[in-house]
Parts: sequence; structure tokens; C-alpha cells
Amino acid sequence: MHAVARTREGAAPQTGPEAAERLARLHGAVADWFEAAARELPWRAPERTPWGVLVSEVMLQQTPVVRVLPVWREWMERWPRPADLAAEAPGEAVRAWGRLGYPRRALRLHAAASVIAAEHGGELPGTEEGLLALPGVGAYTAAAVAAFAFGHRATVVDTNIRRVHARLLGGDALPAPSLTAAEQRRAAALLPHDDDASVRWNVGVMELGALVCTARSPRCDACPVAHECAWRAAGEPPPSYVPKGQAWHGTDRQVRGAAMAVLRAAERPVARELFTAAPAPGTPGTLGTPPRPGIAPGTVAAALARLHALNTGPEQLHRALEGLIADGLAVEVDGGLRLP
DNA sequence: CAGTCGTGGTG
DNA sequence: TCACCAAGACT
Repeated sequence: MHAVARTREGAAPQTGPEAAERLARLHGAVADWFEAAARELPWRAPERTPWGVLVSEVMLQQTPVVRVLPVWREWMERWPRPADLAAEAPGEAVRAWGRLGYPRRALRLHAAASVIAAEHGGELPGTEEGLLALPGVGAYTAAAVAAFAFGHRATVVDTNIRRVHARLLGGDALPAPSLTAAEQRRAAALLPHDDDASVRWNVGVMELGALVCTARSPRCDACPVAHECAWRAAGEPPPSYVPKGQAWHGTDRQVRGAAMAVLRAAERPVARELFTAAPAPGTPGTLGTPPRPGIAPGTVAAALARLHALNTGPEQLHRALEGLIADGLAVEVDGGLRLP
């Protein structure tokens, strides 16, 4: 580091009294914008609980708010406290997870609830360190829960915040493919020192990224800090790299997803042959249940039909099922598979 | 550390 | 239509 802070072209100084004033302006502008434009979300309501915040944060990992909302409400009604979930079989969490995706998150949430019930007297740890020790809780989620549930000063860095920082301060269209140490340092340096102000900044920048400074078509006309934006000042240059798309069709993940849908629909273990074999006409698909025609949609047979429609090879199917077992999302019983 | 892990809305 | 993307974690 040089004695005098050098910044990239187009970016303002990041140290000194001038920078401090600018930072204070940003804090105020974002807080005011959030006050006026933020969504009302149940995990932000005054009656929220730390448990509810944790559940929301895990559900929101790689999953849009609109799809989380109904599932989160179900979970909170059914399992208002960690001990309530811990008392259930893990498979119930997976089933209630529905189609949110990445079902291992449900499993980890159940595991976290068990740890909280068994080792923390049923109360969530209030520190980042304590939260970080919970299954499924990484750096982002630990910071988010510490901030949003406990009001602590924590450096929250999610994909929205990364994108806002990249544009506003870095002058780039998009953040780097993966979180860098420099980004974390920058995020920490931007955080207000006051607890309450830091929480407002974290949630404000995150909401700004979610509603205005979006990945594809940012609504800069609605941005409270557009006049401070380094990316706009630079003429909105395009991304310096090409995002590598997420393959889906023909992947193990697709097969795993279809297999999980079968397990979620099944009340009994599903025989392995039913996963692998060509669809037998009128087969309910559960052990101990005699075949009958006319299975209604949304049942095991329908899920099996969707799985078979993928025309996956037997080796890939085997790999997918073994993967689910290895991940604890399926357990083998008497030649069949069921939720844990 | 690059790869893996679901799902559905959308520009 | 179809690739991109969404409050990441873990190995």
C-alpha cells in the first residue's frame, strides 16, 4: 500500500476527510431510500425472531424472495422454535422444503435446529462466531443473522452488496466471479461504526441491489446514489468477463432433482427398480402398494414419470441416487429409498 | 479453489 | 426461446 491511497480511474479517494464526507452522504442516501422504498418482508417485521431470520436467510440462499415467502410462513407456523423442528425427522424438513431447490439446505437447517436445541438451550447464538459454527451457516449468513436478528455491527457481503459496491465504487459492471479479499476489506471499510447505522447500511445496500441495482437491467433512474456511481461515471462499461452459465439439462443435478421430487411425494419407501426401470403402466410406485391405474398428478407416479422423461442412463441415475444417499437426502431401506 | 448442488421466473 | 440469474455453503 502507498502512503497516499491510489484508486482506480473514475473512483473517488477512499481515505481522508473528503472520502469520509462522501461515505456519510452514501450512508444517508441509502438509509433514506430504504425507508421509502423497502419491501415489507415478514422476517423484517418487529415481531421477527432470530430463528425466523435464520430460516429466511438459509431459504434465501440462491433463491428469490417471492418463492421463499410462502414456504417460510409454513415453516414458522409449523416450527416456531428451533426445538420444534429438531423434534421432527429430518425428512419432514426436506418435504416441507418443497421445490425451493438445494434440499441439502433443509437438512442443514434441521441439523442447525438440533444443535441449537441441544447445545444452546433452544436460543440462537448471538455472535457471528457462534452462528458460523452452525451447519449450513457460512460467512454471509452468520453476518446477516448477527446484523438483522441481533442488531450487531457485522460486515454483510452478499451478491447484491457485491454488485452495488462493484458499480458504485469499483466502476465495474459486475463483481468478480468469486468473492475476493479486497472486496471484503472494502465492505468492512464502508460499514458505519454505529450498530444501528451499520444494520441500516447493510440492509439498505442489499435491498438496493435487489430492487434497483440489479444484475441485468439496473434502474439507475431510481437509484439514490446514481450521481455517485463510478460505473455510470465511466460510461457504463460492459462486464470484463463472461459469466459461465449454469448447465442444467442432462446434468446429475437435474436427475437428483427429479428423484427428490419422487421421494418428497412418497409416503413409503420407493423401490429402486421404479427409479431405474421404464415407467410401468399404472404403478403407484410405493412398496407394499398394489398397482392400480389412473394415478392423479402430483403423486409418486407423476414424479416418476417426470424422472423417466429425462431419459437418463442407468449409470447416471445410479450416480444420482448414490449421491443423494451420500448427502443424507435419501436413506436405503429394504431395497427402496425414502427421505431420512 | 474450482466444482457441485435445484428450481422457476424473466429479459 | 433460452441462457442468465437469485440474501451461498461446502468439499
